[in-house]
Amino acid sequence: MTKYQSVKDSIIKAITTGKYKVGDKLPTESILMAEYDVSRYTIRRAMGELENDHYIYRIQGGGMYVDDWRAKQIKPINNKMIGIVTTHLADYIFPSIISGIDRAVSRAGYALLLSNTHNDHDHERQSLTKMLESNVDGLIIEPTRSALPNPNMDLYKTVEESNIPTLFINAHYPDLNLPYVVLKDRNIENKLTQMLFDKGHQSILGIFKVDDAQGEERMRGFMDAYARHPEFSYLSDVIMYQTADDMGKIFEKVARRLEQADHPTAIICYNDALAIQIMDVVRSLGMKIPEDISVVGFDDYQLSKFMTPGLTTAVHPKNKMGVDAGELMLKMINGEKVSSISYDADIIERKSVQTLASQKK
Amino acid sequence: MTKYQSVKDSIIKAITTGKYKVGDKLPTESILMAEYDVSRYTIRRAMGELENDHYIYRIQGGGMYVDDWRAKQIKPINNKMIGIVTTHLADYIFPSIISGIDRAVSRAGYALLLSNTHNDHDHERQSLTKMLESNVDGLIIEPTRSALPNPNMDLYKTVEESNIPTLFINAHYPDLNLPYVVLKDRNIENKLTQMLFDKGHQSILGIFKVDDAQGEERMRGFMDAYARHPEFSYLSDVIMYQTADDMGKIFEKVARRLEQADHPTAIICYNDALAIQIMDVVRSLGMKIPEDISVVGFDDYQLSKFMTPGLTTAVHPKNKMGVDAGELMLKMINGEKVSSISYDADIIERKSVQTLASQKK
DNA sequence: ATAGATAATTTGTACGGATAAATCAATATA
DNA sequence: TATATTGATTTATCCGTACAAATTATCTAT
Repeated sequence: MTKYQSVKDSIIKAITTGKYKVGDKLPTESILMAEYDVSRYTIRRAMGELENDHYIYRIQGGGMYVDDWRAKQIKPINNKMIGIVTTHLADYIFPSIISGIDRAVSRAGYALLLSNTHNDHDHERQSLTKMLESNVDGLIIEPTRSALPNPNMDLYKTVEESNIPTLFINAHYPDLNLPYVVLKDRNIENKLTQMLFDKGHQSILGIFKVDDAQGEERMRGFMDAYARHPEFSYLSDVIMYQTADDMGKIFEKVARRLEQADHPTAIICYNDALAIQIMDVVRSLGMKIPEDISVVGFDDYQLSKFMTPGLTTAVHPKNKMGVDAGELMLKMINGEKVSSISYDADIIERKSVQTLASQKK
Repeated sequence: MTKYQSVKDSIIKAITTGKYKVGDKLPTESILMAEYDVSRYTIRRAMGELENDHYIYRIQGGGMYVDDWRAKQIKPINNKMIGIVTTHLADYIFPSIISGIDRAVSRAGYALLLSNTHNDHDHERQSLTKMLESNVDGLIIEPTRSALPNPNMDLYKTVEESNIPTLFINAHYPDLNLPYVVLKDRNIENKLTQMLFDKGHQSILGIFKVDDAQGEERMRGFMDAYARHPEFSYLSDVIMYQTADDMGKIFEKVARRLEQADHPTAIICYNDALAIQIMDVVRSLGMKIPEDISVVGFDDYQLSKFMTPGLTTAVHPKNKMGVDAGELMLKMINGEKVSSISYDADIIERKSVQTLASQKK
């Protein structure tokens, strides 16, 4: 233990125990020299380090004062954080996903840093920048408008090169060689459509959001199903929309389709959130679900079973997706190699789909 | 410009321009003394500061070497973050609150660092420690088991003294002089109880969680209402429970109360989540809601209106609470003085409450 | 040729002294 | 009363010196 160190320790103790309070003037160098019986060098060396550590500040000619050491003490220690960038935060299926991630990673002591893109590329850029600056230990990202060319691809490349463990959920960019956890949207929508065929529906209107990969895939699945039935594939009908569209106009368009004499017997929707709105549109035309028209959603939103009639849909494994993503992330942080996950999904049949008379035996 | 500073600058330049590369040995002190024609003190002072700034490292007896200054130069930039500590993350009313906070603070460029206490004091301690270490710019906290003595009060005191803007939601600790955004739980529960009185109910069972301040306040409100009616206050009945309790046993207790001949005509529940479970208990006894027994909740959970019958409840202004908390937080970060907010709440009457025959005219 | 002891080199701690620059309080001046 | 001056106090910079402690190079004995 050197002299300047014991002087330093002694004064730190006096400060932390409150003998010298924040703002107090400390004894002058000469007094300290006498007090500790050391040379001026030793005192200055000790006080210099204290100044470096923000315990004190010095004013030439003025004196030495106790600094606000409590505030400045907080060292930006690398805290365990996992960044999550999603298109929405607290709506729809996201609470379940985030809760699942939290369950998996909180066991290992990680907190979640959330940022919301509002499905907008500018916001996405801000979010990613923030995550990179925040020194997160891992990143779980839901791509924003993933079916469109992404202007933030440069940032994604930076992320990829930064060696921050990163994985995608719900959708992913094939350009990036990063793991992902997604649904087999195309397959599942195919199954949903086939289910309608089985119940005698041949004229089906599909309404799909086409600016994200999920919507695109689901639309492909819808078309795949028709492709297997060339005999009535001419009866298929599709309305596409994007995030920025005025939904009122989309609903107008749907209404016009339904008012025609040869209107579709079923509507298959991008997701449950849309389906619930479409049900309102249908009812506003005086049509009954499922007697006049059947409606199908996707995701099994929490409220879907409480609709009247209950909405037939495919079960998005929200919570499981979160937990799996969290566990994959921990493995990646741990340096292990991981592989992507694609879920199949069960269909839940409720009352919003009618079996057509011609099919009833 | 002092001598040691010009020495320092000169060597920094030599390092950053690549004259000395990472790992290179620097000239000895004696050589530098001759080179710059200064005393050893001046060289040592300059090199000492370079060591502090991670440009070089020194080995006693060995020499001075260029440090990996590029890597250590990147300072963990203090990114704009607001920490949120809640008892739950993605269930019940919390998504709405968090979404509201996000809406308010994301405009100012803040991201949310979430941590979940699972309503447990040990987790709460971890969460608070994490927040303090993470250099958050502000803290929004929902107290954990706020009606009990809090073993983490020392940490809360540290938080208070740390000058990190902090505010509480849903409940608060009177010991801490920090702003809060809460419901007038006592008042509102009082109104709910009075509403039941008005509909002819005099024998009401209240079921309250008593380890958090909200539950305690709501129970007080229930009792306040009875206190105004001494003529039938003997008919009041209360069951209390805590987070850790086995809810099966609580439901058993409730069932036994309901099986008695003079069972209550209404049950008033701590919140909607409990009320929904209680509705199941009631039905499992073969009793009908509201014909045999009325049920009242609190919070207006998203699913409550879809129950059959729809649950009568008080409207927790979840999203507004989040937005207000976020805006208060921004003001606090901005150094403005803020004052706490207490909300009144409207009652939503659905079908789970029966007007008793004796009251019908 | 290798291991161990020794010497030289290099950085770390410490002292004393000297001057410069900023601050502060008392005094003198307008 | 307000302002300017002065001198004392206090920290900042800088020099020279000495010895300690660690490392590195050299020498010596086996």
